[in-house]
Amino acid sequence: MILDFDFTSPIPLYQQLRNQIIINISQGKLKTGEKLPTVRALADESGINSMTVSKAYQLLKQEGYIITDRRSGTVVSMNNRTNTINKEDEEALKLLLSQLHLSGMTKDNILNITERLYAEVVK
Amino acid sequence: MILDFDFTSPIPLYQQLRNQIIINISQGKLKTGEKLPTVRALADESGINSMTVSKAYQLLKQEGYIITDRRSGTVVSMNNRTNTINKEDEEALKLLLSQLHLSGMTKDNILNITERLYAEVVK
Amino acid sequence: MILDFDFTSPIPLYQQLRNQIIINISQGKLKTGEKLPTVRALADESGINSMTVSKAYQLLKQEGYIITDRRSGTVVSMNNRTNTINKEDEEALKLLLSQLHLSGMTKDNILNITERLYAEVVK
Amino acid sequence: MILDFDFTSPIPLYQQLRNQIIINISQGKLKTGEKLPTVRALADESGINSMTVSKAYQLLKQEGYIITDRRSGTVVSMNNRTNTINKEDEEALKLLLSQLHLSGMTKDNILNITERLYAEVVK
DNA sequence: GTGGTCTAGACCACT
DNA sequence: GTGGTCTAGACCACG
Repeated sequence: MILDFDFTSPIPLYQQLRNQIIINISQGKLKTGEKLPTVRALADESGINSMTVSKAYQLLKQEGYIITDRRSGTVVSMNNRTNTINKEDEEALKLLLSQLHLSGMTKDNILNITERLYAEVVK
Repeated sequence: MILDFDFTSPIPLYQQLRNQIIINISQGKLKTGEKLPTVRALADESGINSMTVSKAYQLLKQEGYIITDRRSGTVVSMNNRTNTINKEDEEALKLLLSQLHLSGMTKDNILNITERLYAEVVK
Repeated sequence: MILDFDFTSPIPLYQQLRNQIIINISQGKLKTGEKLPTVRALADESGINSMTVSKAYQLLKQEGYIITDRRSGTVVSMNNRTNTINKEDEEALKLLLSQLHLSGMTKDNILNITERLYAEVVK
Repeated sequence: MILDFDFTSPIPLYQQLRNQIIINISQGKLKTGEKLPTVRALADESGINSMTVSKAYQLLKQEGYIITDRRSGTVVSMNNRTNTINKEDEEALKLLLSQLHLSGMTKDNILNITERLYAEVVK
């Protein structure tokens, strides 16, 4: 798993980490049952404070993407298959679609890009 | 224009306001050239401090969605037609698609929802 | 004299007007003793409020660029030949030179542009 | 870094601060990568409200002169080397040159002063 | 009446 | 301890 942080971004580091892990799971680079690095290891590798890494892991746990298994450490679990879109994601998607529309893109153009990005993220 | 704020959300109020104005423009409820409420009027209506409203307007100005004409106040301008998706939006969309995929939704399901939300937001 | 205003600029309209008149005098498009349009005429032409035009004229009067002559109206006078640079202009020039330097331009480049702009403005 | 404000000036305090920081960077008193004082420290030192200082920092950030690294605070970055003069600076310089010309200064005199001020500001 | 500026003081999120 | 957010309330410059 390759991680890459923007320390100048307005997005908090723990969220950047969470986001990247989610994308990695989606892309199959991290598979269900697979172990994630320990908090400490990931902190050392990436130059991020371990408190920050811990916060990201807690968030992912809470959202059901990972669990902490007593024997094998932190593993991908995917314990959150709702098969539906939640309200926040729906709002975020509406906002994105509005922005793309207002940038002048056509409906077809937007849907094509959505398909392209979907393919990048589901392999 | 109907505005509705979540005072408990982690999203800053000025961003919530910005987002809602963008969606309103996209939906055609605010048309190019149309005047927005004055900073103070909007502040009074919504119960938000005028500095916070002002910050939202400045952000929208900077992003090219609105301009302030020294004679006639603040109007919708759409001075930012790039016809392309920028990097941040692309990242945000990838993350959303990952999350939807991991929630168990099929590709078709995701694309259908995208089309439905697009229709809600472009009228 | 061609005037052109940016109603969305942070620079007040009366200052934009003042600045343009000064450049026109410098370029010789308005000569010493020559009459300026009446406040009303200029206001009508340019779509600017006459109070605003009046304010620009007052400023120019105060700075010695023009005088109001009882018989001939407002004329260019140039009653302010100090032969020196004042403190504000010096500060403004230092700031500009800093900005140009920090944009990566070389000394020669900056001096060349200064000469070019001087030629544009003194004819 | 020595700061000095004119509380009676029409130039907003946050701009005065921005301007002085730019000159300090240009003069090498603040070097690329060097940390700036925290918002609060600068506010305390200078007697200016921290919101006002924050506004100056945000402006400098937006213009690419500084960045805030989430780990190490605010540092000089110079992420805006265009190697060219932008339109606003060009207009401002033309106006300044007009004013100097109309004050009776010769071309040589003006160019000499430009060189002198350049030397003050680039060390 | 409009937006812009500024302050004092409070609270929060992030590292 | 850092920057970011928010408020209430005041004043000013502009048109």
